Amino acid sequence: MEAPRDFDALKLLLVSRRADLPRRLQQVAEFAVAHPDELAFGTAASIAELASVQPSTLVRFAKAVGYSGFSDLQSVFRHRLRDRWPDYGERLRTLHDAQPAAEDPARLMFGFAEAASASLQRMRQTVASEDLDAAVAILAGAETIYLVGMRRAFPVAAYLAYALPKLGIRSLLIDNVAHLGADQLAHVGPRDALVAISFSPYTPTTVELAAAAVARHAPVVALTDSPFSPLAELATVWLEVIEADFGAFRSMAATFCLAMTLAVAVGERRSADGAASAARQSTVDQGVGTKL
Amino acid sequence: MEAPRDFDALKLLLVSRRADLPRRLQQVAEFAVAHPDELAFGTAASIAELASVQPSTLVRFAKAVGYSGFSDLQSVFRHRLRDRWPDYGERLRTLHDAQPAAEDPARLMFGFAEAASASLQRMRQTVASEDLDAAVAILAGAETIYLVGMRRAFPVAAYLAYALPKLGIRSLLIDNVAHLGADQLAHVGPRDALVAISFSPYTPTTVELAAAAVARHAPVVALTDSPFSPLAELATVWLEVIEADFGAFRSMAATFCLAMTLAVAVGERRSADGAASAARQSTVDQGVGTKL
DNA sequence: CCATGCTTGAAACGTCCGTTCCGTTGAGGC
DNA sequence: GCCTCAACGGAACGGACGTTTCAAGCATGG
Repeated sequence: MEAPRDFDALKLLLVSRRADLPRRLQQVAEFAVAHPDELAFGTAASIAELASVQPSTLVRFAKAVGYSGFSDLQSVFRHRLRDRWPDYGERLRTLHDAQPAAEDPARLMFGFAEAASASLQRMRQTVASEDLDAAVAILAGAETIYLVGMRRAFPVAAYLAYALPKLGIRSLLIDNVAHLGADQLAHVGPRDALVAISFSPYTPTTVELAAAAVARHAPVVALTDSPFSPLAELATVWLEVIEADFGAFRSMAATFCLAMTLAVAVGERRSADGAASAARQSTVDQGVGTKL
Repeated sequence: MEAPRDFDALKLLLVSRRADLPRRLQQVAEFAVAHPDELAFGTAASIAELASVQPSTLVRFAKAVGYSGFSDLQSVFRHRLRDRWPDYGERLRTLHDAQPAAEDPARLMFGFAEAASASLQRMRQTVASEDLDAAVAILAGAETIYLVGMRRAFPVAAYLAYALPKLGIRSLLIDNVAHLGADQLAHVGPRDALVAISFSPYTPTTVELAAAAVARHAPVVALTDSPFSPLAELATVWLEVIEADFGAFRSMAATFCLAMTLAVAVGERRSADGAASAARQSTVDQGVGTKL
């Protein structure tokens, strides 16, 4: 039968033949492609559990694809790991040696990745955990969390609008559709909170909306990039995120990271505060279900 | 006892303590340093034969160096292979295993930062520059770039909707407001292109909209997380981004990075193609003005 | 509605693995 | 030359592994 001897060929085969496979075998195929490292190191039992199938299904799968058994299949994944060493360094070197003309998309990608990593690194050192705690405290106490971010900051606000409800937290994205921003924010009050996100050059709308919230005595948590940001003086608590840039483009990695942190921390704080509700599972420890 | 947890430390230990060791144990030490891959994958019996010792000697060796047994020693060699991008996998795991009460926001932030870094690192290795080139070519040739991303993927699409116009590229965000997605996409054609972004579990709307674009003969560039993604079979070109997760939360760093790369690369390609227009300054090299 | 064939879950099987135990070997001290 | 003790080889053990088997589940076609 077929039985490809290297990982890439196997991957191709799985993709092309996936439709013909039974349900559980598809499940294995997907897991194998998504977690090749597990296949290399795990035992049949451990892999089966991670993929939510029976060990016997793994053997069936291996045979269906043409191998003599699970062990035979596994050897392909092991060889992949052995042979993959010189990869990354090699690529970097050729990229460096290439023309400095940033024409090459791969080169751009490396640059942006570099910038993102630098941003993350910096954030770890600069964000004070007291500020973080203060921000979490405010948001955990809020009835509704209003979210404002325009232009470049909008994706961050949009992400929070996606994540917070998943954590059982009431939130409202001020997207300013049809210029209705002020109206969307009309009912904010002292028992709510506003998350405002803006970076230089600060979108006036964001600042105005934050000011409006302050006027209505709502606490404001700001994510911004400088102590001189207009948001910094308005905000009850503000967190400084400085993103590195590559050429004219700033990373967003650190900001997103902070946003995720805030969301999850608030979720955990609430379930800790609010709930003597049985032994509640911690959000970060929950299983392999849908990721947020 | 001592028992170093990573390969480099073990190597150092072996070199320094080799003289003190009994003859057969020296033999094992030399073999281990010379053939680490064998140690990672082989069985005690197979390794023993290659090193010309008894299996029991391997166990003795492991205990002499401070491990609880051969298996314990072997895990060090396995982790070495697994962490081709050394730190992250392991560090993430230990962060996970640390007290599940990840109550501390700072701890959460570190976890998310690790996940983001791991995602970026992984992306550098897995995204093929040919695919990237192909995607850029398609988008550079498009009259209008339509952008689709729902739920978790929406922030990415929203970011592109912000960045592309700044680069002089006509784009249209299909945000599906009022369920008008299909209508927003109504005029897409062969001369346009669609960027579709979706991750497991794939939002049906995104897949449907991509299918609609294909039906109208528009090329589709997909950002997704598996060859088995419904977007992968629909797309003209698809790019695989696998994000690491921390607990139930997936990073978005790599996806954003790719999105930025696509945007800028398309911008550059266009100005290179379209313009004998004087010595035009490259986008990434431009000065310290407003960052995108 | 039943018969058929494939898929699936669970348990049983036999093998090979890592480990332990014990007898033998060889070198150094008295 | 004998005693002591660490080093070593080899066999035996218990456990975990991959594999096989079998019966139940399920949809399909007659």
